[in-house]
Amino acid sequence: MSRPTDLVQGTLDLLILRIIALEPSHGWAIAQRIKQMSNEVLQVQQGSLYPALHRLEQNGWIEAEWKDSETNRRAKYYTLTDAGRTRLAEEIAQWDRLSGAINMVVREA
Amino acid sequence: MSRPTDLVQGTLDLLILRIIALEPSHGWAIAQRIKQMSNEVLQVQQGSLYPALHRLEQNGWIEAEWKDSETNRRAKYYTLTDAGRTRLAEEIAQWDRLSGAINMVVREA
DNA sequence: AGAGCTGTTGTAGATTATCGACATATGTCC
DNA sequence: GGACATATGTCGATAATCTACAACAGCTCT
Repeated sequence: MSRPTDLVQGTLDLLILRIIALEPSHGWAIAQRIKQMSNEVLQVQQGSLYPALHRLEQNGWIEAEWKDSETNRRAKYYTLTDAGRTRLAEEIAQWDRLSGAINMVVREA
Repeated sequence: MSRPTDLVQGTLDLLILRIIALEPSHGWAIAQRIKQMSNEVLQVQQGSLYPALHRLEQNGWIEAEWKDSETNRRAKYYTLTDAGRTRLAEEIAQWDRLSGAINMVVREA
């Protein structure tokens, strides 16, 4: 955490999967949603977003479909696969484990 | 968080500063302490540990002094500087901000 | 018709943190 | 003398994210 980053490294997949689990949507909207739900704290740059989505798709955790967005432009809508749902649960468990462990070190007497 | 890592990327400085703040000690002992306080969840590899210590020292956040360890071997004991104490507070604040934000996304309805 | 803004997807290169593997030395115990 | 735990360190690889760029499509205003 040398310089204020926009994300905690390694948590982007978790965030994206979580947002899609709440409601399937397209990349740009996912980034917006993360920002909004985190109270403007978390910001996903495009250079991180799209590679991450392709990565998740290649792993079979999400699936894409071209549709028209609310603003009438073409957009790729992503939905979770079954494997993706499993993966999300794992990511959450991992996050709880690690962040909990850090909090122990930071807060323990 | 693709593959189970031993750390959350970006939190190593925080962990090290925190341990030294609790009690000045040498590198190897710091790694042990992190592992033990985190219930074996967090593991710092030597390839991460020593570069991190040198980084922190160069930034003026910690200072080194050669002494004999409890087991009678030469060891570099690190202590926090004033700047290091300030830095630790910043790191904690940053961690709380970011981890809190992630929890919002993960846990929000 | 054109300018400019917002939405939308994408890629390339640089940066940086951590890891894995290796190298080296010393004190203790058998 | 040998094995083992303690202790510090470096090097190269890997992977995640960022910055900066490119492109295009609707919408609105003039």
